[in-house]
Amino acid sequence: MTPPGDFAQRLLHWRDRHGRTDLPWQRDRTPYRVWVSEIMLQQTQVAVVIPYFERFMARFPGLIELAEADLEGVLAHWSGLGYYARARNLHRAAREIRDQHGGCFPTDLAAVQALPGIGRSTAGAILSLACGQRHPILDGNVKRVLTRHFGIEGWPGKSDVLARLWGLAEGCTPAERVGDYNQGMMDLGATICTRHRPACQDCPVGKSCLARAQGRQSELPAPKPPKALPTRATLMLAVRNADGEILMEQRPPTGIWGGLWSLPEVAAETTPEQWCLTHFGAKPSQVEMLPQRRHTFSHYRLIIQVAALRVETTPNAIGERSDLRWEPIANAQQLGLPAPVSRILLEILNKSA
DNA sequence: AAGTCGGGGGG
DNA sequence: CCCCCAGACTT
Repeated sequence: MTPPGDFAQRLLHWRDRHGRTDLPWQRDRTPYRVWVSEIMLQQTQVAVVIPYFERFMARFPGLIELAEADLEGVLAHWSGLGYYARARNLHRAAREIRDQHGGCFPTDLAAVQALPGIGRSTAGAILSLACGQRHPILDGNVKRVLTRHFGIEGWPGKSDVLARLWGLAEGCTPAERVGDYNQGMMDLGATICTRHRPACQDCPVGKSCLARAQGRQSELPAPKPPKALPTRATLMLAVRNADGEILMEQRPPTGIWGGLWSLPEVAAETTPEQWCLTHFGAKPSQVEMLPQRRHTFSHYRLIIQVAALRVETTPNAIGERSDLRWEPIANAQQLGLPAPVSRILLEILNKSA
């Protein structure tokens, strides 16, 4: 299982000719920019990240601006990207760096990995890409390249398989040009050693690839063992008043959509009329049940039922609850919204216009 | 070791 | 419809 001695050299030579050099975070490769890009790119495809990265950098050009910002604004710039704990951790880490590292991004691997939201692979990526330090990375691209090249069996999410992959990643990493090597491995996985129909004839390390030799490219890496998705249901209330405002509710800081603004949710057994009686002391003047919609997460399927309500009175409890707010419908898109809620509000806005 | 945490791309 | 993507964190 020892890597061929010229593995890294072949990869570096290929990257010099065919690697990606025009991605936004590849110009002005400061630790801050590389860090933000690596966090956004966790479990998220490059093409999706690019516009988010540009908007984020325009608003938070440096670490200090991010640390000084409030979490709400950071979440608003993350809205639609998913995995919102990434944004919360990014914001927390920026303040840690400001307060405990003198505002300078740490250059010690253990110190970087100790920051919230940064694990071993992301720490290695930042320090190799931005600082040239010799650390391996193990993202989805590298896992795919290594499992195929060395014929590693088993799902890479299993700890023993993962440990073997880290050993291979370490063993393949060259002493020089580590940033280019790591970037080259990701380039290779993204453009040649793709999930479907890899372009093995163009691969710089194809001659020593075990999966290619055995024609097993489609079998490696082994897929995640399937499990049945549970289904949950929720009833969201789109409560509008006579001033063209809609009632928004901020979600708890942790859990699904943590810290984002959403629509008030009630248990599926509760009727909108009951909810209005409790919160407004009066029944709604209109109730319209919108068509059900479904939203699928990695671990469950959510059936969303929206009740569109109109009320003529002011809720008697809103003054005591900072997590409830009347918002002009047209302004709601400026808040940090979950993607399905954003679509619901756009639909309501279009229908009323 | 398994579960939690989003949303979209592409087959 | 499906699985996967520049993973990390909690239990």
